[in-house]
Amino acid sequence: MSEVVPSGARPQRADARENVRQILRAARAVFADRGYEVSIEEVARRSGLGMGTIYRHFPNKRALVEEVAIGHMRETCEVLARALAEEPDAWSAFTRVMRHMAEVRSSQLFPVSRRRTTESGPALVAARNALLSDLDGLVGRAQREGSLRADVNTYDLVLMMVSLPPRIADDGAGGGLAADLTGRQLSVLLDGLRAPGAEHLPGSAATRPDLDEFFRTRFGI
Amino acid sequence: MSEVVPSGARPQRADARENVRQILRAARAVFADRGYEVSIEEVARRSGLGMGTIYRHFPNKRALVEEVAIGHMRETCEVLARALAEEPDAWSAFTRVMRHMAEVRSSQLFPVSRRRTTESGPALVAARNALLSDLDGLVGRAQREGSLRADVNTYDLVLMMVSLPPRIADDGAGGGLAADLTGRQLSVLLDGLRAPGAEHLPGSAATRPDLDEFFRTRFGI
DNA sequence: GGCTAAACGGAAATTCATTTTCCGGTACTC
DNA sequence: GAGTACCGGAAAATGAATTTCCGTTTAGCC
Repeated sequence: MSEVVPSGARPQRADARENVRQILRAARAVFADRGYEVSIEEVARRSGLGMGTIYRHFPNKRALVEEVAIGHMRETCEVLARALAEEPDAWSAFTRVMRHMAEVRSSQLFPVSRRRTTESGPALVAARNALLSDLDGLVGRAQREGSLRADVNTYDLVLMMVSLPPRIADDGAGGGLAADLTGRQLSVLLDGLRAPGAEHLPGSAATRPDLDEFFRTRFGI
Repeated sequence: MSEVVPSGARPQRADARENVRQILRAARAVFADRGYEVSIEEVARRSGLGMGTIYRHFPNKRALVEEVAIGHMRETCEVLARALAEEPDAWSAFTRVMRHMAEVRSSQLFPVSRRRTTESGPALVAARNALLSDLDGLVGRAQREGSLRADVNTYDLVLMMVSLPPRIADDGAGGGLAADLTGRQLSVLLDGLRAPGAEHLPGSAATRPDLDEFFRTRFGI
């Protein structure tokens, strides 16, 4: 909701602009920790603002979620480009990107809500496709390099990242896990992803329809 | 709900007994496919019976879920014992058990429902502890054998199994994934679990409180 | 075949966590 | 200091599920 200022209207007040940033920051954190199902009230609590304030800046929950998701996807594309430029080999770049994706987990690629499905906005769709395309390039490189096992594809990998358990970090209100589940599981997966791979992967690789269906079923697109 | 017949009362009608079996069979299938959050209506549809019939045999949804969960846990214990007796080494037994757990996925270990948390019944708690204890034995063997990496423990493994994506099989009503996500991801994990493990697992292993907290947060115990 | 208690089906009532609205009160900005 | 923007959070609206209820159907027994 980067709030397009209607021409002629007075610009947004400084504190309000800061609050929007605050809301997005809190939303990112909460979503990464507990998933997109958390209530707006939780986001409000974490941001230190009221629920009314969130609704003043975002027309509804979905809009907030999309905003966060789009931010994550664009950021991941940047991380990917940087990794490709800086890392010595494709495998290092690959692990760096996977680690980043795990960090934000299902915040990747889509929204959300068990409410009746709504179409994703065009910006989200665009960001999603861009990310998928970039990932595809990275995966191809790593496989040609011989470091990433050949019997997985980009969709498989995305689905793995999205299925990682949430961080469940301590939110200050007690609770939270001592162990970094996400990180541990990711590390095990990465070991398993190194070529050639001893286990025979059953069936055939995931497809784009699989990816879409998974998100639809799991999160309501 | 194996319906204790009150002494002196007439025994349960044959068709009713068959229906209970039918309900449990359908519930298992639906839960494994889509997770415990599916509505009772979905279970009813799959079983070919009406919702009223389900409620005639189970006081509420939680009771049904616990029944299914307990069944899975006991069954897993049996599979484990058999694997240990029949397989030539601990690793083979280990993978066999993991595959079985993946099959029923989160149907393991606990219930459910986003409704306000309720305590698990004593039968469930007992089955859960028995399974955890048996798994511990298996994990220890595999690690002493040198085939399972040493830096994971039983809780880590259980959490991995529970985090696997649901099967999302075709339920006849269209939908369903072409790829066997669960199986593919499990295979990658198993490769990653072989000793010694190249990646360094971050942090320390999961603990029992972590396991409990995870289930509480994720499923409402 | 006919009777009766059991069992079934599924529409309707209830629940309940969340989302979303609203408006009296605050506090930036000029 | 005035005039808006903006904020907070209680309360209303929502909506997906669960659970109840009762008219119908059917198994079990004579």
